[in-house]
This record gives sequence, C-alpha cells and structure tokens, in this order.
Amino acid sequence: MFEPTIKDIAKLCGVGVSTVSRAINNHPDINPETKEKILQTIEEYGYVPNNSARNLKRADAKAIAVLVKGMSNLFFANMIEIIEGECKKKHYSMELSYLEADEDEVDMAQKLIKEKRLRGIIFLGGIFSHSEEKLKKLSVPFVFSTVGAIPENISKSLYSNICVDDRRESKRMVDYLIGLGHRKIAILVAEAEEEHSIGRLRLEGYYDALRDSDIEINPRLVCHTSQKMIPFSMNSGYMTAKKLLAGGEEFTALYAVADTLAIGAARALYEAGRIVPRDVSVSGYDGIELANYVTPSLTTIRQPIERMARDTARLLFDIISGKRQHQHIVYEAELLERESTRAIV
Amino acid sequence: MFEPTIKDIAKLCGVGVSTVSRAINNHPDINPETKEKILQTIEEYGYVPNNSARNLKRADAKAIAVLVKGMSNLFFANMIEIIEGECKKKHYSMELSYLEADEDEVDMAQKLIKEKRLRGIIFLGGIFSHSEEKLKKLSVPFVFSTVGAIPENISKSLYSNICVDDRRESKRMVDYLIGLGHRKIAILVAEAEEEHSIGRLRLEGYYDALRDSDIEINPRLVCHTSQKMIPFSMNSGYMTAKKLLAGGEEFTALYAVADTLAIGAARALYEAGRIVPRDVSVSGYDGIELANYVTPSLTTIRQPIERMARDTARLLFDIISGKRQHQHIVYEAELLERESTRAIV
DNA sequence: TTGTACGCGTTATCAT
DNA sequence: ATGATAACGCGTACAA
Repeated sequence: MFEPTIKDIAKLCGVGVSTVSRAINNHPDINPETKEKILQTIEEYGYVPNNSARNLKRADAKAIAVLVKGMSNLFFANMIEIIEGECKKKHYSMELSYLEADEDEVDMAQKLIKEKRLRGIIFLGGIFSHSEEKLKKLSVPFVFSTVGAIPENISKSLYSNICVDDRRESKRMVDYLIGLGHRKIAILVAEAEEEHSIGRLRLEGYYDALRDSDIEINPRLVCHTSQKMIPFSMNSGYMTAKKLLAGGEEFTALYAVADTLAIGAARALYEAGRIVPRDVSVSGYDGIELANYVTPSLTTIRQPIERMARDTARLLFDIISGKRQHQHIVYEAELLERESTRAIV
Repeated sequence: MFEPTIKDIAKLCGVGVSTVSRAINNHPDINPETKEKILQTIEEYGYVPNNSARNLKRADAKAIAVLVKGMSNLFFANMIEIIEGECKKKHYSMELSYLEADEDEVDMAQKLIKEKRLRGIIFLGGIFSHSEEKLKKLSVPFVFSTVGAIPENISKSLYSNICVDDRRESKRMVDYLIGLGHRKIAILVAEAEEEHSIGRLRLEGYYDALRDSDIEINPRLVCHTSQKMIPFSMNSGYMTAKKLLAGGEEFTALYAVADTLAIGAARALYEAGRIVPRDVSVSGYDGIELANYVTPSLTTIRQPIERMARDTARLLFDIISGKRQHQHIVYEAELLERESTRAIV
C-alpha cells in the first residue's frame, strides 16, 4: 500500500509542498484551479496528513483536553457532550482521554500539552492527590470539575475548581432521612480510606448529620464495600447489603453514596423479603438517569451537571483568553425525593 | 514556564542528545552514572518528551487502536478492559478513541495509523457503512467486533469480524416468548431504518419468529422510538411504551431490542398499573449488569462479550504477526431467563 | 561509551 | 500566486 506524503502529492501535481499545504489548510493565497487539482489528487491517492508532524510544527492548536478519571462512569458522558458543544462554539478542538484509576492525570496532562499544543485542560472526576509543585509544572491553565476535595495547602491562584460540596450534600440527604423519622440509618460507602475521596467526603456528611441530631453512630451500620470489587458497581452494592443483612443489625433506612450501589442494595433487600420503602427506605447519590426508571424510583442527590459542565468550559476559555482569573465555585445540589423513601409511621 | 527539550537537557548535563535519548529509552549502551545524572536533571527540570516528535520519527510503535462507536455505551467498557489486558500481555500499547455517531471511523483510523504508527485496529460497535474501496485504504489489519452486519459484497479476505448473529438471537428471544404462550408481542425498536443496523437486524429476527409460528404481524405492535430522542436511552423506551399504551392495542409481552429500552418501558407499564410479569412479560437484549439488579430482574439475551473481546484482541495480534488469516466468527448468545417474563396462564 | 548529523512530514517565512 | 527552505523535537546510523 502506497502511503503518500505531502511531498508525493506536490510532485504528482507538479507544485511545491507549500502550495499543497495551502490547499489543505484553506489558506487564501492560492489559485482556485490549483487548489482544485491538488484536492483531487489527494482524494485519488488517499493522502492523509500526518498529525504528529502537524502538531510538531504548529505553534498553536486551539485545542483543550478533557481528562476523565475512571471510565465506565456513565455519569460523565453528559458533561463531556456539553463541554464538546462549548468547544465547537469557540472553534476549539477537544482531546478526550480516559484514565485508569492508577494513572497519573498530571503526567498525562503534561504529555498531551506538548503533544497536542493544548491551551488548557479540564480534569473531570477522580481524587486530587498531587503536590503543588507538580501542579506548577503544567504550563497551561486548568480547571478541576467534580473532583474530590482539593487540599487547602495548595494555592488557589494556581487552579480553578467547580464542584458541589459533597460533604454538605451528603449531610442533606441524611438530614432528610432523619426528618422522615429514621434513626437507624445504614450507609454504604466506597473508597472511604483515601483522604479526599468522594466516598470519604460523603461519609463525613453522614457523620455530620447524625451528630447534629444527637444520634449515636453505630459502626455496624457503616458498611464499606470490599476492595476486591469494582468500586461503584451494582454488584458491589448488592454484596455489601447482603453482608449487612446477614449481620442482623437493625436499620430502617439505607443510604448508599452512589445510585449504582443503592440499586444493588435494593435488589439485596428485595431478595431478603424487605419491601422498599415499606420496610426500608433507600436513597442514593448522583442522580443518574437510571435512578428515575427503577421501581421504586430512587430518592437521590443530583448535581447540576449540565450547568457545571457548561461553566467549566466557559471558565477555562475565559482564563485562556485572559478575561478572568481562576475561580472556585461551589454549586448547590438538589435532593430528588422519589418513591424509595418514606416516613416512618 | 521553561519547557525544556532534549537538547536543553543534553546541554545541561554536558552530553549529546543521543545520550539523553538513550537514558530515556533504556538503551543498553550507556554509562550508569551518566544515565543517573541525566534522569535526575530530567526530573529536576520537568522534561517531558514530545510524543509528536517521537511518533514522527519512530518507524514502529507496537501499538493498536480501539475505535468505539457511540460512547455513553457502558456495554463496551468491559470489552475494552479485556482488550487492554491482552495488549499488556503482548507489550502493545492501546490507543482508545470514542467516536460520535456522525464521525467516520475509517477516516479516523487512517489518521491514527499515521499519527501513532499503529499496527492494527479494532472497530467496536456501530454500523458498517463503508465501501470496499475505502476499506482498502487502511494499511494495517483490522477486526470488527460486535458491529452490525457487514454487507456481503465486501471481500471477506479484507477484514476479520467477530459477532453474534443478531437476527438469529433476536428470533430466539421471540421464540421463547411464543413458547410461553404469548401471541400478542409488542416490539420496541430503535434505528431500524438503516439497512445493517443492530436495530434492523433484531427487528428482522422478530418477524422471523412470528412468521415461523404463523402469527400475523400487527404493525401497531411494532413501535419505533422517536428519532428525536437519545437512541438507546431509558427515556426513549419509556416514552415509546407510553405511546403504545395510549394506543390501546392489546399485548401480553413486550420485547425491547435493548435492555435500557426495556427498563424504560417497564417503568411506563408500572405507572400504567400493569404488573410485570403478571400482566405483561418484558424482555430485553444485551445482558447489561443492570438487567440483573432491577426488580423484577430482566429476561434478556447476553452475548459472550468477555470471550469475544479476548478473541478479538488475540485474533488481531495473530494477524499482525502473520500467524493467522482473517477470520469471520459468529458466537452463540445466551438467553437469560429471569423474573420479567412468564407463561400465559 | 559517547557525540554529530540527518531525516521523519509538516507549516511558516521569505523570496520570487 | 507560488516555491525553496528553515524550523519543530526526537531517534538513530555512523563516526569517534
């Protein structure tokens, strides 16, 4: 198979490489006829420009990257689409990259900045676990969006952050359950070991709520999902709830720190003959589409992700263009009261 | 911010660029002390090699790409992980790229082949809608996996294909429903217009089954999801089922060509006061994790995706290394009989 | 073991 | 309007 380069096309057309380049990149200074002929030859021989060479040469790319931590997370799909839309408006291209839990997002960001000549980065999800020094190595502005809490000792002038207060929203949910008369509230929590993880923050919110209402914390109702399982899988919620039930500890409500966990748990309750919400109230966190379609539909916390995604992108563009400084914005989430919870009679 | 290149590092260390290159790429011919010093300088100045330059230079990358059509599709997450595992075993790196419905996967493949010096491609999902001529432009071997039917007129020696027979498996499901005594079977179908789409194939299977059992096809029970909605969303299933119910046509079973649609439809039935499976049997297709956790759990068709993913990767590697020729393998799916379907009394 | 110099494919600058 | 040529940052043959 013949893989022509720009030189081959130039030779084929009897023109110089710069003319071909002009044809490809829609430069003005070119004779329409020449252009036509070149484009035709390109078509004929199946010439595809080499992006590596382009990126190497090009000073300026009008591109940003979105780095998503934890794929298999449907939660972000929406946000990414919205961010992509904002990019299109600004005539920016968007590089999307999914990272495994063990990959270092800042390292990846550095690579991409060089490789793609990026002008900015959006970090989506995950936990923040980098030193200030490391962060300083990033040569373009970046915005964290929906990532776990960022340590206080990192200078706020270095980055932007868009989030909800996970701890506060989690407390809101537990307050709601307490308001319904529940006092024996079990919690299903994942990844709570790590300092600034989502799981940990949501667990803290649970503690806050109980403390505020003078309810003693019962460690037997704090259920950690097994490390061996896929972190936020339904199966993980299912198995953990099974264990809770087997333990025999009484509870009238079960709050899972993710909708997926809650749905798995609801199944375990069903199999144990406990009817939701008659016997047990169940609630989740995230507000995924699914939560509205299971039966009974799931009471949950929903972040305003559309707005957050939009604002994330806009903020980044404003910082790139120098219109604004770094911002740290905390959004209010919403408690969606649905069928899976109800007051104790 | 200072962005050092390999030259800067070389100068800083008082060595030549090739020595730095050797240090980076673990070449044997280098003095351990020199290497140590270089690596230290690299660390200190935060040098990150430019991947574009690397790719440009490198003849050979030991890399493949996986092109996924339709993100927001949790279905593939599993497969990708397995493929990634196989890549690691072979010491290949894997480039992952998600495409929107309107993007051309073959064009993208061509770009990536040049940019990343790929040795092979895996196409995951989507519909096949390319000419043989276009396919021939790809200079590396490729395997289709779980994509819709590929037109007969394309030479089989050009590509590999790993799939299940969607039409046959769909028929299997409808046969099963008929076996339970159902004769008024509604179907929820998406994307059925396009010739070789998944939706179309599954609809054909439905027709096949009815025909085999001499059940007359009732067009009012064939429900197409609206074009305006997100193709396989639960909401789409929900709305379409609502419309079916509003139409007043009688049915005792509802088969949706995707689990997500089925779950949305189940919700609509619930809200209409029709109990599943007592009043209506519901079944889906795909076998996503969720199907096992909703209540009642969903009867569905499950492709052996783990095995398919593994075999897809292995086949590609074997073709790359010349061990095997292109293959066309059809896997058998499995009908998972669960709580959402039952015999007519 | 190390350094020099060339070329990968492209774009941009400068002549023409 | 067009062509020659110098970068871009890196890997590698070849020379030392």
